[in-house]
Amino acid sequence: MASTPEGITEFLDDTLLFGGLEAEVRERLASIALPRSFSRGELIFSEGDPAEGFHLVRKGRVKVFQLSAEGKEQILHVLWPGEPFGEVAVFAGMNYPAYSEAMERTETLFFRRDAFLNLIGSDPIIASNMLAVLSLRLRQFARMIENLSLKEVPARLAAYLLSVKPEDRSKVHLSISKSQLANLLGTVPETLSRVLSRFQSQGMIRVKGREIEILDQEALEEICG
Amino acid sequence: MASTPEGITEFLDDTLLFGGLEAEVRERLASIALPRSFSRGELIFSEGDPAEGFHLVRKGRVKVFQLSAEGKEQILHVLWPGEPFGEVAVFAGMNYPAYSEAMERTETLFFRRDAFLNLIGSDPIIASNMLAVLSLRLRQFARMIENLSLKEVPARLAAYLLSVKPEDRSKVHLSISKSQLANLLGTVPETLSRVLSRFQSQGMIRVKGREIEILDQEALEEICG
DNA sequence: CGCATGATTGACAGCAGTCAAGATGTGTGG
DNA sequence: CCACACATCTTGACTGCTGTCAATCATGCG
Repeated sequence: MASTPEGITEFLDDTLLFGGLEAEVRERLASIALPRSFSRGELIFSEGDPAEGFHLVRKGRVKVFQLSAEGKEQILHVLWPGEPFGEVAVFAGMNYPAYSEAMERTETLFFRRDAFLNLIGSDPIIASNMLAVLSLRLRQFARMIENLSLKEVPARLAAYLLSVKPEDRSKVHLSISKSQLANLLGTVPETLSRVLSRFQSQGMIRVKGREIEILDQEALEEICG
Repeated sequence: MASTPEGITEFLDDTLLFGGLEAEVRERLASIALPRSFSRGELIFSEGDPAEGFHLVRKGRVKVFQLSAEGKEQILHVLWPGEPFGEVAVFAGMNYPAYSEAMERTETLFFRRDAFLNLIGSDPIIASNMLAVLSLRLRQFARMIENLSLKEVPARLAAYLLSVKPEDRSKVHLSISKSQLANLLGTVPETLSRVLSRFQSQGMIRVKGREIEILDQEALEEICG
């Protein structure tokens, strides 16, 4: 079909949300998917914008965040290829509850609410997958709330480092800048910088730019409680 | 049917989750619902418990919360009759991600995961309603994260007061104790007490036990940003 | 009436945010 | 290849919110 760009159905099958669907359904999904692209730093939607659908990241990275009255941002999550965002607005409320911005050159597929809701009726697996995705997000959010209210910055940092640490290696590569990491952890760059250097002076980690080497995993686990 | 206690189907129709279903489906839901009851202060499930299903509050009130290493609790939400909890564990992961406790004498209906997942396939409305419920929760959590990371305690309190304020009246009745409210707002009773008395001395509210009268709504709105 | 729970108040300390300046790193254009 | 502009990161000094500890006071229930 001329209206479905190359490789969309294959891409969809690789995602958690649309994996394992029957070919015919995937074909229909592809036919309602609208390709969009954004340049680095471009705002995709703002809090309060009327929501006509949701996005699926195809290439690049997107951050979803909230802004305080003073302009400080709190990152809710960073989305990678294969992950959806803005989907909450499809099922509840008419407006996006947060901001989203492309962190680099990004391509997405946009699904219009009405077209998508139609499709969801045709294959219960879609709804089921979406339930799983939303449930995972709720878990992430719950953990975030726990970290913000019950843990101090060092504990949040330790938890983050351990969560992104590969199983077998001790080297961690930060996929976002330290400023952005600070916003994700609910703090400011200055504080993050101080904690990082304290960890380093205590011999728990070694920091070189965006590369962080875990030297004492047990100490980090101790700190994060 | 002998196995479905009185009034269950009627009760289900009043809930957001199971309202608007066909009578036959509601009948089947009622037939797999297991009535349970808990006394005040009783733990319903703990973080990490294997999750075999979820609850729907029938009478009473339940709090869902997390505990820090030092024993401080952060309330994620307080559930009233008609609201489900523990449902996230049905769709993602095998364990409950938090604690839940009856705040007073409470009765619930328990739905076993496998039986419920079977039913969900038979009526897409159930999945659709569940998506709406999860989406609403995600919005609540996102707002909670915003409040915790971007607002100070006075702003969180102001936001809470305004959120529970009835449209037409200025009297607010706290449905939970001030200690519990402190935990919900991510602070401690001492701090909450201080902020309440400061608001009062500034003439913004009047506090009498659990009754709080909003005297200057605009000032509160100003504070919550 | 007495105990248990919750609420308040005071004194104190410390984590972390703000402001400001300097250092480091990165990318671009000459 | 270098130099400059810009963003990011780091460091220092300082302030203040808020948590902790402790004691007192109110409330409600048996």
